[in-house]
Amino acid sequence: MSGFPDDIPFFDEDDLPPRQSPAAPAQAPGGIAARAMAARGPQHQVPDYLSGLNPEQRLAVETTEGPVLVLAGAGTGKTRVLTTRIAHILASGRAYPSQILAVTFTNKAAREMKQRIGVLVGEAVEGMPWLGTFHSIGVKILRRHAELAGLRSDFTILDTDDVIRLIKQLIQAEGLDDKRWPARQFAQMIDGWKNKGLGPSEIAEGDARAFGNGKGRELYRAYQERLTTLNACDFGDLLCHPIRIFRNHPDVLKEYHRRFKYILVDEYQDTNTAQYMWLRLLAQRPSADSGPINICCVGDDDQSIYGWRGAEVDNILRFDKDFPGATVVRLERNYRSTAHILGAASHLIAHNEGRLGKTLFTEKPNADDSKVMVHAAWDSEEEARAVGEEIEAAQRNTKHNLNDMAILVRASFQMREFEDRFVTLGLNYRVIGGPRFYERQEIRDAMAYFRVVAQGADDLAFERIVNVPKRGLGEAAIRQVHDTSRALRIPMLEAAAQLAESDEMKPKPRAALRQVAANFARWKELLDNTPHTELAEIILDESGYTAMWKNDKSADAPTRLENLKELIRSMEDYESLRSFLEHVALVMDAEQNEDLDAVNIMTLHSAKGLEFDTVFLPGWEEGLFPHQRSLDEGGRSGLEEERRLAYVGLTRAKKNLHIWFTSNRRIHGLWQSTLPSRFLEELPEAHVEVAESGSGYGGYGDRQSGRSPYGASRFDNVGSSGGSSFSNAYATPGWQRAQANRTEATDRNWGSRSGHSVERIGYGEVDSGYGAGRSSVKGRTIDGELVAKSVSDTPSAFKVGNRVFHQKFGNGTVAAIDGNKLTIDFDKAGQKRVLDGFVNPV
DNA sequence: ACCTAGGCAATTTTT
DNA sequence: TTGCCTAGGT
Repeated sequence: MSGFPDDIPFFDEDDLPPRQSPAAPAQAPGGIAARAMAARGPQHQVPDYLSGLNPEQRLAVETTEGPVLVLAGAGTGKTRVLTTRIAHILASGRAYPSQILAVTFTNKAAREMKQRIGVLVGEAVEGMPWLGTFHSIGVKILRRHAELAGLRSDFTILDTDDVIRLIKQLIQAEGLDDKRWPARQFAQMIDGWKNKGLGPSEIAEGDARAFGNGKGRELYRAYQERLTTLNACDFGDLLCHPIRIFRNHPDVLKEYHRRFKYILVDEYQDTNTAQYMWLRLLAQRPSADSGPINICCVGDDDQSIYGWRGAEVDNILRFDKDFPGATVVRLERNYRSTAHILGAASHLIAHNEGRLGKTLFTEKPNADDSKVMVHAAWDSEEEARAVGEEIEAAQRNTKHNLNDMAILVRASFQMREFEDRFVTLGLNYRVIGGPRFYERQEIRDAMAYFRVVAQGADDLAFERIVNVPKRGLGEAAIRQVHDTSRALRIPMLEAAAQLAESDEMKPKPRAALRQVAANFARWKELLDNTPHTELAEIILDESGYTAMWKNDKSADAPTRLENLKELIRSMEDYESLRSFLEHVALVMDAEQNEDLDAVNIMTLHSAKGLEFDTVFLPGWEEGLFPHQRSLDEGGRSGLEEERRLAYVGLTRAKKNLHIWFTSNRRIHGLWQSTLPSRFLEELPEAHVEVAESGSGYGGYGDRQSGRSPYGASRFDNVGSSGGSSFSNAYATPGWQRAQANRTEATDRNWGSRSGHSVERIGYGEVDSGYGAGRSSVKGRTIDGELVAKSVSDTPSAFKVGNRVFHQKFGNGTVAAIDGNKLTIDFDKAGQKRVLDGFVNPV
């Protein structure tokens, strides 16, 4: 066994507290639970940690035995239920902390849970060794039984970067063209297979054939073999290996069955098939072994937004079939948002099919609350400017903290414009979920050095840094090391040491290799008797890595040196080099500075689970949100996932919610005309107000009529009192102009109005350019379902020198033509590149 | 062995 | 438009 510092020995059955019936909790056993019990006071029937719960929450907490599914809508106290439930299990003496398995998806969620249980139960959470992410718990299990997966317990965890480099080598080794068969793509395929728990021999023939001239299966197999020789595994293996171990070694599984009396799962709607299998194996013990399956899954099907990375909403939808007799608790009382915000969100999400169905409600009166505001902007620049102004106004007039405001975007490229704007305004902002500390080049390089010292078989790390800093070891030299390593079946580091002593190599690289090998040998000796931070400094120093950046004159060199210092500093928090490496592999994020008052900017995805007083949702345009690519790849279910994403966005807001859309947006350098998102039409008029923006729409011909070209919107009487028509809901001039714009754009792209005879075909009909490649593949979609795809390579009708008019830029002269892309010298706006569909001849 | 210009592709992200 | 990667040059 591995003997890791946090390794907790298994209890024997005798050590366990007596099983108690939920109805009559007996005397708590000693230790933690007793302290928690004491906290509730002797005479009260209801412990105070339960008293603040509403009836549903309380049911979810107190139904400790048997399978429980908690459908927790946004802002209904999900985490509270989860943490209180654990506290309750502990306090009532049902289990020791080490007998509870509690899994989350993110480290952040795990941290928060630990902290909140700590508050409830006292400082005793240290004793909850099995509260963590799927992956961190997976590592823990795998370290214990590594040999059953063909690994040593000091195996390395590879990150995506390592994996891609490794796969690239394998593709080349197979004699395949690595341009035609990109490693990144295959890495994604492997990831997909592992998400489903499939090994090389279990994947579908078709999938296996689809890559690398039919060599997909061989490649996958070679990949796994390579991982084994490297004594390494990827993220997927952290789940797949334990699954296989559990399946093949019932005795091992039985140990865990005996150990875990209670299982809790957070964000159940995000579980993929592998995680589901893992949970089933742990939860479904043979009945002879123990009592009921005490599994409690908490989730919200309406917030399932990770289908694209393998999450199966179906897991939550069929929970009661998997666990017959499950208690299902719905949490629908929302404590976060105003009635307007909830009304808008509920109405929107009601357009999805296949939901378990929840209706959020609040008891807050809505008299003073403002409605959800929908704003129109001319282009993304104006959008950023206007949002900036609103933020400043809120800060001035209502002394609103910037920390309480957030801008949630669909795609990260949208962030730039806001950042630019805020920089010029001098407005503090922070980007959440941007590039991460441990992903920086200098940090990865340093880590690669450490990895080789800690685990000499880590060839990927070795290869990364053999020639960093430059030591004159080029492709030829590295190939030689590689070949020797293969031939003798030894790690590259060892191969390098041997080559350095033989005369198979030219003198220069040979000397360099000898130096490298000698260094690593020396560092390795220091590993056990030198404080690890000190060792780290020695390594970076003696390897010449620090010197490399000191000699670098580029602008970011000082920052990199600073980052390296920060890296060493952060190592102090860990006991050993090894535990530090593990932390970094699993916890890629670094803490954010919360002290500064700053506006938060992030994607909708990373906003899940957060809340803000004021939320801005820019970019609600067809093609961007819902994203064209989701529609193309996911069809109807893709659209529904986008809608859930919109729902997540709406429900982040506590008090104020502002949605924006623009008429023009620059995508990949091209200006394109855009249409308001269909999601806007799915908002209920009762809770929404269309704001008139000052500058918004001007400058081009007025279209009369707010008539929707597609007939009445299909939703507007869902749940609202009257059968009010679409045009009533958005009868303001700005909206009408937006509609007019939509009509115009539609006409522009499809030539004539006659195509509109088909019922409501207008949705997403326009090729907005997203996802349409250079060859201009136009996708026609109805409600997200792809109905037709056609390639149009029609050369542009324009000629160089033609005078044209563009909505945004005015008059200009065509300067160059590239397919359907025109370069135009505008009289006022200068030279721009636009799609030919967006200009008209003058 | 190292450096630099053009080609190419561009959601969402955790671990 | 930007950023990344690769090929081809020095």
